[in-house]
Amino acid sequence: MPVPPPPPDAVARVRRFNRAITRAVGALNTSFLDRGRPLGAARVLNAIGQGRSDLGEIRAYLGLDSGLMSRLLRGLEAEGLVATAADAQDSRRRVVHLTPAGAAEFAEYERLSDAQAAGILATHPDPGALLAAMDLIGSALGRDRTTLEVCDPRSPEALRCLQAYYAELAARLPHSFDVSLSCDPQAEAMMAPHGAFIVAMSDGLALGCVGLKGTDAGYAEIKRLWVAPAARGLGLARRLMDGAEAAAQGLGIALLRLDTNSALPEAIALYRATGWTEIARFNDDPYPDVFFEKRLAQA
Amino acid sequence: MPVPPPPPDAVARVRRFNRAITRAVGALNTSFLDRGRPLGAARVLNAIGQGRSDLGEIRAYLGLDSGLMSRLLRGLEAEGLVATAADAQDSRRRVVHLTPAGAAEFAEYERLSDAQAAGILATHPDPGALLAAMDLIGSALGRDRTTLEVCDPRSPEALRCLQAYYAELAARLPHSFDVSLSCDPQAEAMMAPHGAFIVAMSDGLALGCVGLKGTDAGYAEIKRLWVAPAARGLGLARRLMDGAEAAAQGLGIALLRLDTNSALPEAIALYRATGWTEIARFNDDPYPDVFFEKRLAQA
DNA sequence: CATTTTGCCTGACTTATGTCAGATGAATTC
DNA sequence: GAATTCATCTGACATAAGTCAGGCAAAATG
Repeated sequence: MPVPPPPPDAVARVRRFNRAITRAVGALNTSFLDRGRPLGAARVLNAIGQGRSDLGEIRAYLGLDSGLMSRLLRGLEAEGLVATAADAQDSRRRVVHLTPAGAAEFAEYERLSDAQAAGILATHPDPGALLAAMDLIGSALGRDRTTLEVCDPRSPEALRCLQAYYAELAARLPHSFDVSLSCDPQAEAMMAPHGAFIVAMSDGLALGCVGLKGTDAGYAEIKRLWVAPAARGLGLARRLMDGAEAAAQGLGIALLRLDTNSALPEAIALYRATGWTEIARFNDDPYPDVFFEKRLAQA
Repeated sequence: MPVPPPPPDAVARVRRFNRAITRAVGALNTSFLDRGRPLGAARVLNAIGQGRSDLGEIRAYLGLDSGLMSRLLRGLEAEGLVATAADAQDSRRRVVHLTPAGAAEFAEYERLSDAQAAGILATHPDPGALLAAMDLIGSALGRDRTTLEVCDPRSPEALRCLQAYYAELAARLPHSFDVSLSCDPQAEAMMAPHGAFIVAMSDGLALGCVGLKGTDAGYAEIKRLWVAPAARGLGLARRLMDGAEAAAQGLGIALLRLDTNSALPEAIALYRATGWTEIARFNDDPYPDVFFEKRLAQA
């Protein structure tokens, strides 16, 4: 794709954006202080509320020193918001959980955050455009924090991706697209031990997916490769494909195949660039018209 | 305009954006710390570098306590970066300026900021889309910090607005638009004491403009009302018009007129809603086809 | 079993930031 | 010209946040 050169005021505009968000983040933080707790303690409480229970994990996530972490935790314990216990498997480790009072306090922080988010949207004339802009920037900034996660293809994140994937296929393929026609595999074929379904998560938002569907014909198929428009060009499709290949190797699969459509040139270019070779039609699905194969090195 | 309802995951997406930018701001701040100075001192240095010299003004801008401000300033003085002196008019006040060493240090911070901004742009596949998203979000977040400023219509900010204004007219008007044809007034007519040119500034970016052009026919004309696409729907056009009216009253002008084109329905709706009455054609400019007038209360 | 490693805790310390009550000296007001 | 107001400075505190050196007990390693 031809990338237009950035306009002369580009750097000034980015810096203006930086100033604006620095202020917004400051406002966000001070609003958290209204609950009478220092920011560090509030962050720990929120990490626990999000389901993180392993102390070391929380420390790594928040980037805290073990001494500081210990003290913050003790403060929350003194407030009666959290309780700690030794890990059942390894009693050097400690696990933390919210007490009922802590859960209530966490809910209060969540309410605050939600209200702030809703407030930003409510005062804007075009929330859809604002959200799209936020997704784009969030994806760009959170690029190296985007993680691949194996999950159930029927999970909410997976369904969000698949829905967007089908909507896009319908818009881009010349003939109208009907999901039920395209031989839709059962979810089990895309879960261990037959296959896998991988979602790219960025700060809680699913940005892309790929399915590895096991067959009983000596190969597995790559299906449903999709990347959110806001995250395109960031190399996510390649990461997803790498993840799918690694999953296949982990399952002892030696041969991969996929079918695609010539109306999706970006996808085809990616396959060609990553070691796939074009082969003859291997199924009678009416929609695909290009077919690829890749042999994997044994794990 | 019909506004589509926000999607069900809207709040989650805003919160994801918040998380992403909170991290980005943190990274930004820690990078400033690499110059071995606490953030507070760096902020004061930057405020001075931006041309603020009055101590009280800097304190208000940064929201600092007078004691803290004093100490930070003393630290910068000890480093040899700034020098203070009593104000010439009022020797209770103090004015600050950068020493050569301070100017060099400030330039270094600027270089850092520019490099970071350029870095974000450079790694993105579509810098134009990223900038548009940043402008949109910056405008939404900086909404209540957008200020109206009277300036020379030949200043860089004004020219940026006017250029965008003409480009848009060319795109929206049915016949091709040529600036030189539309009787282009001299800049003097849009400056005191004849008129005014007002620019809406948001964190250093010009988001809109309006010109008040004095004539010798007993009225002044509103010209070149423009709002950046990223800032539309936020009520900026109305604020600019209010500003122009206030400027007119300040200049003792009692009658305002304007011409516009029926291809710009948003503008026409605004005029109707703010006390303007449609009148007969009052000039022979070929482009406009709708004409308005408004009588002002005497200041 | 002895040694080392690991995960967490504690105490002692530092730095950054913020707050508050005067002190100081220069305008301003009466 | 005395009293008041104002802008800034100083000293005395307070709190948040972070660092570092050990300490302790459980787990892993030999």
